Amino acid sequence: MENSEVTILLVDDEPDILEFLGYNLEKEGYHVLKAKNGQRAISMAKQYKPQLIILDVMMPVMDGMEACAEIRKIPELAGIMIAFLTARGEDYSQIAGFEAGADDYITKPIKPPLFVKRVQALLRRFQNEPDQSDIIVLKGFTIDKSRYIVIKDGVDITLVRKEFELLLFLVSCLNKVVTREEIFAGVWGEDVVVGDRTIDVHIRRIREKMGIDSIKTIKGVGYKFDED
Amino acid sequence: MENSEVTILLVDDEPDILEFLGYNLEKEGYHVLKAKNGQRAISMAKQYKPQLIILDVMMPVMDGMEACAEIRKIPELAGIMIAFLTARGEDYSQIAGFEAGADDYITKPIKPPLFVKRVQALLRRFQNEPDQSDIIVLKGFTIDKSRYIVIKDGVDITLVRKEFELLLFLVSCLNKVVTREEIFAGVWGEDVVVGDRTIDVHIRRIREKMGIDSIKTIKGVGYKFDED
DNA sequence: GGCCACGTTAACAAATCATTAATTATGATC
DNA sequence: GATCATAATTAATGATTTGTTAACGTGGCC
Repeated sequence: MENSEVTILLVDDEPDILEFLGYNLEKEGYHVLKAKNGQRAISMAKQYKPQLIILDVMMPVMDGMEACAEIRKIPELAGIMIAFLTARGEDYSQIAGFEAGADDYITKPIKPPLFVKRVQALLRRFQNEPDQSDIIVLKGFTIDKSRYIVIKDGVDITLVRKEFELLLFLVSCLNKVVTREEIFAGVWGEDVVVGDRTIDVHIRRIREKMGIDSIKTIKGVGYKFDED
Repeated sequence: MENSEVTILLVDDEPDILEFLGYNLEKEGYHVLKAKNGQRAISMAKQYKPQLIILDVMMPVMDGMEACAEIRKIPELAGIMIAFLTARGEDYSQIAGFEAGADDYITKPIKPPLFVKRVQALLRRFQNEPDQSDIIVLKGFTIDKSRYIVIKDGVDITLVRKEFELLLFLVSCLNKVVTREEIFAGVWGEDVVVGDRTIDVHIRRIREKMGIDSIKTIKGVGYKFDED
């Protein structure tokens, strides 16, 4: 993601600090919004949906903690990142205890290179896009190899190892029929010998857990994963 | 850290003050460098990487604020401490100074014992203060790499070394399944050989101490740290 | 109906992990 | 450098999960 696509909302009651932080972030190409208290921050957040909000803890009208709690209650702003600005010395562990809603803490005084690094790290971590090569997107669902799960309708489905490997194998031959022999060779390995019903049982469990009929049986031949 | 390992860069346009401050710091065993303006300070800072820079605010050629701002822009000097020397009364500049990235203010006139104490306190802070980049904030808790502790609900949880390293490793692959082999390679090192149950035991302790179920077991595959 | 191929279920065995305690390293302190 | 406390690992046992099988059910087809 380009920095220019990232919007950051800065919230502080001191114009100087807004200016200072804004300058450093804009220099990196981020799109920066500014608000001078928690209330304004919330309305701006609703309107512009920033990726990250940097909130000063100490503010008049509505302080950072309050604002954070409010923002966390708003469903449309779910997934937004919030970082607190705190004065050095206020033990962040105490703050962490008050409010688990924050994603990060940045202490004043602010040192620009570190500040920018921190923001970058935050954005990177939360975008945390899994490696594309580990993800297979099908019509109705997504297979994430790195997390060993299948996601269907936003719900995580956990398959156990053999089930997962079998599914992967079928999907790797999308729309093609694979024989039982090929399945054995691909999932179990050439030399392993297991009974004939073993595949059936695994297929069944996959169909059950995933609630799909994408795995078609071709009688006398084998199985096929159909992408409708 | 021995004082003799600590380098302090003094920056002032008045040789008398340089002399005076330098004498007092050297008496304590610190290694002292001197510069007579901001420009020279920056080049010396790059060359010698002092732990602390004491900058007079008022200087010809390049004043303290400017110099500070410049230094803060240099990535290799990130983490360096900067203290300003200001005349008593001009504390309006403190705000501007903190924004520029200062860590402390020392007001003139200077009284040697107080000055030295102040420097010591600063350096102590420098040594103890966790580097921002050493803190990882997750959903429910905070990991402080520099202190080897985890903070959850405001309570410090102490993990011993291997536990901590293992946790860090899992967190570094957030949401991804890591195999036992990968864990061994990442935490123990390729060549070290330990039994299979060792990981289990450490995982158990982490789960126990932290009271979490974020560490999921994927049987036959490995472990996964799930955020949420 | 009888045969065949696959589906289904539950029960079993095997693999894998969890737990606990005991043992061995490690490192700090005097 | 001996001693002690702590940490890391192993060993032994128990619990769970997973993979497989067996036994039976179903439906199509000659």
